Amino acid sequence: MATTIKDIAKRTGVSHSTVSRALRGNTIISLETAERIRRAAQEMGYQPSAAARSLKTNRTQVLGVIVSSLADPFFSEILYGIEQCVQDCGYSLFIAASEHDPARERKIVQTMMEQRTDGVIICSSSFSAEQGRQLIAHGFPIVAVNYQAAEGFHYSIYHDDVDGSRQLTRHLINLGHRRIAYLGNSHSGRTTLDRLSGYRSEMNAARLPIPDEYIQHVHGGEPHLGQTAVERFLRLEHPPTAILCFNDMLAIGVLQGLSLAGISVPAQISVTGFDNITFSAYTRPALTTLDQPKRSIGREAAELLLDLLKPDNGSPSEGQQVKILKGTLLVRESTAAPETQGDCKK
Amino acid sequence: MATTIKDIAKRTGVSHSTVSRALRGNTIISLETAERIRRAAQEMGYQPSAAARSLKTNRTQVLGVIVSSLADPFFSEILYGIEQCVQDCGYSLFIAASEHDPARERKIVQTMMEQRTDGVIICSSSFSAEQGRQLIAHGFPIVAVNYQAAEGFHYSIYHDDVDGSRQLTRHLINLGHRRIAYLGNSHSGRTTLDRLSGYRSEMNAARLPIPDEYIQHVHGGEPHLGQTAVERFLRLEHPPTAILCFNDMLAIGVLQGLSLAGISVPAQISVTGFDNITFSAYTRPALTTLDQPKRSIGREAAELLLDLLKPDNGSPSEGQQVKILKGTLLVRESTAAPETQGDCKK
DNA sequence: GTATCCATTGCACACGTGTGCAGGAACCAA
DNA sequence: TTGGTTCCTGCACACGTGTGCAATGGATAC
Repeated sequence: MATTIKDIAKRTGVSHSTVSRALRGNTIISLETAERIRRAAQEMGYQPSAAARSLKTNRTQVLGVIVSSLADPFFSEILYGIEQCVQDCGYSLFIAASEHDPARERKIVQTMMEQRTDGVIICSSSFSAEQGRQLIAHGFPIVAVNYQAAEGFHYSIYHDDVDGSRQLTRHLINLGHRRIAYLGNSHSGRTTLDRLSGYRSEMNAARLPIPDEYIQHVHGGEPHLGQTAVERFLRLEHPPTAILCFNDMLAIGVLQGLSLAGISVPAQISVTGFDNITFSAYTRPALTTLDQPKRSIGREAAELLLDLLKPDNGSPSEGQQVKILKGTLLVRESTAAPETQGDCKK
Repeated sequence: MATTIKDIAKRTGVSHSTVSRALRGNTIISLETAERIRRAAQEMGYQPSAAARSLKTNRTQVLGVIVSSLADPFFSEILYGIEQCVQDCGYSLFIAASEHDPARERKIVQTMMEQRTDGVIICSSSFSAEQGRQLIAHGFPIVAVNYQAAEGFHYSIYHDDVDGSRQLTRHLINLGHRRIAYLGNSHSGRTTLDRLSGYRSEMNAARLPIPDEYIQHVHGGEPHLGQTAVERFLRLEHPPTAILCFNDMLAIGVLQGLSLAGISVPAQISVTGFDNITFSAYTRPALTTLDQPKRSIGREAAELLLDLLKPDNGSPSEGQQVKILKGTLLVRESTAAPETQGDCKK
């Protein structure tokens, strides 16, 4: 159907090899012949077949990207960073969302393998370790982003979630809070554990108690989950004066829940998010959060992967490379010193 | 590198043709042989090469999707709908974002053509008509979603933006508003014009005047653009009592701008969005908007395209198919009757 | 005139998979 | 035994592109 180099060869009266060489810019072909061929290709609307080329060269110029969810703005930003970096190098993206579904994860991995993606970026924190190993076993260069099962992966980009969480916790402690709760997302694997552990270590450093009921995990990261979760905090005998949320989406729900309960933020309760998605700047009050450099993370991941694909880097198993990026605390309006009467000294 | 059917053939002592047939489930191969081959394939970790297969079959099982922006939650939802529908049929997605950049659009179209995508869904409203025609000229089945240059496209899914805009405008008029402004997004091509025309026709029907300065267009759809645009409305001698925004993102910025200006919504000014993205439910006040069935739109587009790809539908030029979906008005808290003293009868 | 060299091009094969057709084996009937 | 049928398998070619090597032809040097 589509025109091939053979069609061009027939029309210009040369062999298909000459056409192939001319179009690839091989200087062994005389300038005039090459020019003639290029013109013919142009006129005939020739588009090389990626399938045929990659069959021959064993390179597809396509990178696979696995994210947890397409609807999550956090991953959208990372994708954006990846695409920015990748497109200039002539690579395209094969994107798939696992949606926390093991069956779909298997399918995605299989597709990536069949497509012979040149490499894969896994930025689904909860992605099954087994599937990841499968990709490695088949020799795929892999860069993991915020991935929990990092053991088998030599190359990864991390955001320092422990540090970020500590920054937020310290900020709350410095404001005078003593009863600080953590709202996690059990679907996010290691990420929520890191954030929890940052919170814990900073609380311990300040010799502040962490009652069991101050730690809650919901199954997902959508706003409405935060909204219902906050009610449980409010029902406690000594409710927290500050809530550290796993991410901005949950925090937005928490703000909503508090507002419905008639509690003013930050006067009565402080709330923090995590990630700094676009909308965290537009909540009322604007959300104090940790600005995670999402686009940079995407870009770094892509750069690292492209580096691995350079032909001279023949021994990818040579070294391990882990890059850790730190986020910065972004103080907006949802945090303040606790009310004095809220102070609870028994 | 990777194991091929030839490797399996060698190991099982049959020809590669037999292996090919066995793995494709051709019943002409004896059951025991087929089983033996399948086991060997399993053990050797065989993954068929999509490139080789599509070279032979002229089918890639991949659909291209072109969106305006990956960072826009509106498109994320559409993508979600598409992926939901497509994955069960064994298709994968090749996703690219044009980011309103003509150079990138050219590159994307070229890539889609080289990859021999089985079909393309264009859901970038401002996508260059020239590039679209290029795809058609090369025989790609195309489904357009909310696409402006629909002339050349036989198959498309539309959201009825005119109707949606009329619903919102009528809602405001019914509340008693007479000075209603429209804030558009010049980057969104026909979409903003449709919404503008819905607004216009409803205003005309109610015999309400539309001063020129009540229509503003900003160059994009991000919140901060709405925030600055609203200041211009406020500086007018007779500022509007209601602002109809092109989409939720702009409306969120408008809310922010009004809040900074000390104007209360909806008491002093009503604001409406469009699209009903997740976060429009979490603004203060919650945004009145038009619930566009984004996931359904994505699903319908995918279904239509998959229909076109069915082998029996040999004559895709036979008929034109346009599906128009209507959204529903979602009244939240950002709209109310105008203040009586704001009524301006000269 | 012959040998040599260089520039240019074509031949032939390869990549991994799918498929039409022929061929072989086993079975049955005559 | 022969002929016909059914069932299974292999041969050979095709898809579109890339590339090592040989071949061609013209120019230059002797």
